[in-house]
Amino acid sequence: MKGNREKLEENALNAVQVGGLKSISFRTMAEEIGIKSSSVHYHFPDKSDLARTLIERYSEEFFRALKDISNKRWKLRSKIKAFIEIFESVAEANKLCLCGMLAAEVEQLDQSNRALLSEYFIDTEKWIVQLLNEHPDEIISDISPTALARSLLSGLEGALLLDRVVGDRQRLKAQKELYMSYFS
Amino acid sequence: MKGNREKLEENALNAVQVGGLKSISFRTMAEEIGIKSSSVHYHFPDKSDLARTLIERYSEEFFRALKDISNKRWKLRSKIKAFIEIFESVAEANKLCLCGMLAAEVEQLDQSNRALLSEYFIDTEKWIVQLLNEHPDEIISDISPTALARSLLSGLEGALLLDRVVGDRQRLKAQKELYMSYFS
DNA sequence: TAATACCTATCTATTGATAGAGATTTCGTA
DNA sequence: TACGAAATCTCTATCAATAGATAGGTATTA
Repeated sequence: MKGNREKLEENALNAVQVGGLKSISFRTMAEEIGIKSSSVHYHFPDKSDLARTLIERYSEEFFRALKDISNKRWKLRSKIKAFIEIFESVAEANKLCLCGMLAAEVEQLDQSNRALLSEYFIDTEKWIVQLLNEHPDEIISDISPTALARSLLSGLEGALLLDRVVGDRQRLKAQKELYMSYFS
Repeated sequence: MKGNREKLEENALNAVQVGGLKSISFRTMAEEIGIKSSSVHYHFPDKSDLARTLIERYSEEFFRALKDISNKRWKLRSKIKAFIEIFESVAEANKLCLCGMLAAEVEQLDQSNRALLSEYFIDTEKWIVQLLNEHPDEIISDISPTALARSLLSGLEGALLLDRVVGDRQRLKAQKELYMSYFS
């Protein structure tokens, strides 16, 4: 069975992806699983600690998924498609990427959490660049892999943000259309 | 000289673009210009009213700038460049687009403000589509104007978000490079 | 006098955080 | 195996700070 710490993490991760770090409180977290707020502080001394835990947990899972994609024996376009589909599954839950959401709240984060956020974006871009470099002959473009990686990631983060407000998936779809046209 | 209402709006707009709607309070707004929080409520009955004012103010100014671009006798690529440069000037101030920031906080907004946000994004996309349709011969791409407009806007919003965290302008630069390659 | 714009004073709710006391479980050692 | 200490987890109770919001009074100006 699932421990309370595990439940707290899962609920908080979801809630932050929906409403941001400022939208949750130790009390609401506690009430959702039927304990007291002081018990939540036992697991997460303060909000900074909670944020760190969530970023690390989210990043771990995310990069594990990226590794799974890299390891496949697929064409580049299939790998990029699988990458984009990670974001589509986030959109289906009416959420943002955790790090995209926290990026909006970056002014409320301490330096160490800002560094973790930055790392998440940089490492994701690096992963894309490496992917592109492994399939140089499947790229139909003069744009540098780095620029392609950077615009792809920020494009997907932005699409999540806007689609949720507009209430459709048109921007993610557009990004998919646009970036798939770069690969044979 | 500037009235207090004007000062409040300007300060709040800036503060929200930096830290989000939940980062400001009626008290902090009041203190910044040396009045009491109850006086702020005189101008803005509640936070929803304040948010509406800010979105309307920001949208007005933004679409005025877009109109100025449309009216120029420029090539398409110059107009797109000018459009992207609006976002660059936002990035220089270490801010987000107001509507991009509020998009992250959309769960905390009421229906009417959500509608205003959605309108901002949709209308901006429409403006880009119209621009593209006015210069069909200057587009080097098979991608539909609509998809191009949607991915450009969400790409720029995402770039603002990520660049601020990473602490450079590389994603905006990448978006610029990528999208400029679509126009002759 | 009526509208505008600000004030004092106050309320209720929520928040992050802490101290210190139980309860339960784990585990090394007699 | 039994015992006691230590670790783990939760509780009650309570702070101080911050928040949005309102009632009713005051000053200034049209």
